[in-house]
Amino acid sequence: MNLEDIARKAGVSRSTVSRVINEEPHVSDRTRERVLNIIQQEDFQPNPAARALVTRRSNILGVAIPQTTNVFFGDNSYFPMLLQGIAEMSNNCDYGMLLWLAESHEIRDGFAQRVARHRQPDGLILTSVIENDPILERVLYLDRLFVMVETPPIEDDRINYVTVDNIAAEEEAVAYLIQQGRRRIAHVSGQLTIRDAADRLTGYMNGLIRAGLPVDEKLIYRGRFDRQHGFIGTQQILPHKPDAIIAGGDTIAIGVIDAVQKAGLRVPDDVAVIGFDDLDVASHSNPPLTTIRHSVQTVGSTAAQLLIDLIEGRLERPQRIVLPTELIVRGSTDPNLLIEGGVSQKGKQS
Amino acid sequence: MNLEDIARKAGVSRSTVSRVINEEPHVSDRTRERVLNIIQQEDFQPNPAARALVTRRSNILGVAIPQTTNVFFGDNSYFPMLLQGIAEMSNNCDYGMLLWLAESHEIRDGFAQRVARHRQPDGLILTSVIENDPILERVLYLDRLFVMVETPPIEDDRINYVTVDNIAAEEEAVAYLIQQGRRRIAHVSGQLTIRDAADRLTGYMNGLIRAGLPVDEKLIYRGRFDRQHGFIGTQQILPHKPDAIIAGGDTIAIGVIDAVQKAGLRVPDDVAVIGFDDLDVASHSNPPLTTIRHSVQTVGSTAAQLLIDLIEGRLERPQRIVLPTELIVRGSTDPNLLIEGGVSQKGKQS
DNA sequence: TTGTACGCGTTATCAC
DNA sequence: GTGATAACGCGTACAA
Repeated sequence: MNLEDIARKAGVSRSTVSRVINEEPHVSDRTRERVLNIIQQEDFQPNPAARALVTRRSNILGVAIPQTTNVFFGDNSYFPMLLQGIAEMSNNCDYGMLLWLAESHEIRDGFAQRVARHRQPDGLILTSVIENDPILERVLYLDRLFVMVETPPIEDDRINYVTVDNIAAEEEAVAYLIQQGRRRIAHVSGQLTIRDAADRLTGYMNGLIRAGLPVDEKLIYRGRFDRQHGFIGTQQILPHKPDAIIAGGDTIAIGVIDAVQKAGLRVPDDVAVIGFDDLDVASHSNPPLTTIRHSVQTVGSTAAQLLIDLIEGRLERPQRIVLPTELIVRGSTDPNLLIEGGVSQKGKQS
Repeated sequence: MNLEDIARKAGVSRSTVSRVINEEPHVSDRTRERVLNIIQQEDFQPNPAARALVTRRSNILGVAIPQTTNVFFGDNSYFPMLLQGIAEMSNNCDYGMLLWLAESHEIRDGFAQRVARHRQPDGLILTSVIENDPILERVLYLDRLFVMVETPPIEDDRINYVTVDNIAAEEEAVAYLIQQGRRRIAHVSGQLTIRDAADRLTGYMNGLIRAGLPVDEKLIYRGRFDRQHGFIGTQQILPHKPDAIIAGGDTIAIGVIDAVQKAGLRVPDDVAVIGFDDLDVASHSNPPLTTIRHSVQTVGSTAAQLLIDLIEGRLERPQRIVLPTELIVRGSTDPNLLIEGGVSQKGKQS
């Protein structure tokens, strides 16, 4: 079943059917209605390959997730949330979402090849790009249209991105902790090859400096975005008596809390903990985690929106979008917010 | 840059280039090499739309995830693992993966429309299909090629699926608990509209009957696949003095453990807990969760493999694949496995 | 407002 | 072993 068939049944020419489908103006209402009826009745959908061949557009967005397995499907809900945001916008704009996941032990270069060479998608959304990432080099070299999620590792006029103001957010977190009376504030970062992790560390340092506090290397652990590194990093930091630990991400923060508690210390009384992202785990942890919320879903949908606008020529590159963050205060920094849980806990013990 | 351009540079005809690209036999080695060189040098990839138009194949698999937002990106790593499995096989076979996620409050019928009408993919992988699911009706009506993950809600000769033997697995779990001396075994299920949940409940009942134990409705809670329902269900069951609770999934089990412990009871001493899936959370819970492992990733890759075989005509439908399960015993049922954690716990309290 | 004719880049079917 | 040539189904300039 194709345009020709529909045209025959409606007693018009193929072009008219095409015009109706593409909602072009110069078709009489009577004809339009007749054609639409047949289309509906036959449940007709134009052949996407034929359409793509002539329009040079597939209406597909590519999404590349180069993280190794455990980060993607482990205790981390970052990528699923991002995908949900992208999917939402794709649906609204009638785009499909083609997904590439790196395999567990795939070399980064092979993944870059796979993604960049596929010509199907009209544009790409790249996540977790690192310094000297071959995928970035390839898409730039092939001059493909793309949008990065997170801040890019290099400045380049051809790079569009959507990110949050990591530096300002961490500065705010430090200021908040100081105002709460904390002075020995530590930081456990994600892998610094990812720009967001580096920016958060920078923001942390800025915050200290701005408050006239020293930056103590012993209170800094450069780790990775997972629970385990949060745990290990905290174990290394605890001997130096921190009274607060800022984690580069919520997943890290869960490991931090775990390590603090396993060391026989209390959160937040002895050590306050702040995360980043406001993932699902943040509100479910014990105590609930103070964190910096930035809607990962909004980042995803914004990136998709931006990419579609670029594809359809409504915007010129480079586009740089910085979304706002918000400090969400919960029990891991403020004992007053623990009243409910705390009472029942104490009640049980006594 | 297209076939014609390559042909000109190589001094051959378009057809020959096509033959080289598609690895057809009747090309002389010299010509082949010359053409391959040019292709590599120009970094040429054939236009997928043109190819799809004539072969009637896009080399794309569609994956539909109709769950509401929170189930997908909440504390549940089931879908990411499944995707990873599908992606792995897709990559190996040179297929792309087109993903549809239902939006948070999208009506099921709208989602079914979106998925079934898109003609891009050569075949579909359907997850979480429920009874009377419009998506199932639609793909059957449109006679689309698809593979279901999980056992289908109805018997139909056109339905291919990959699943695990839920019934046998739960029977084994019950037998194990009985052998451990448990007698009042309860069950908290996922939504029974999903066949897997229903089968697990059936397996639980079978296990009891087989052992000559009564099936007590008071020890059964029909819930949903999330932590919250595990918690609530357990609260309803606890007054009836269970000594073991089998959860329909690991996420549910986490809620179960939480409720048991909040009620002042010990796991596993007072109440043993068994999950299903062996998700990441299972080994990280406290105590670590005894669970029924079935490799979600393998289910995904098997489904993709099966679908590709069907697409390429190597298999006839219906294909029904049942993958094995394995009972993983951890601390939530066996106190002996708690020595390490248990000691430190007790050490702290005394 | 509608119809005609051509081109998009590839594969498939013939000849040679 | 290689090269013309006809599809595939659609969009679109141009003619009517």
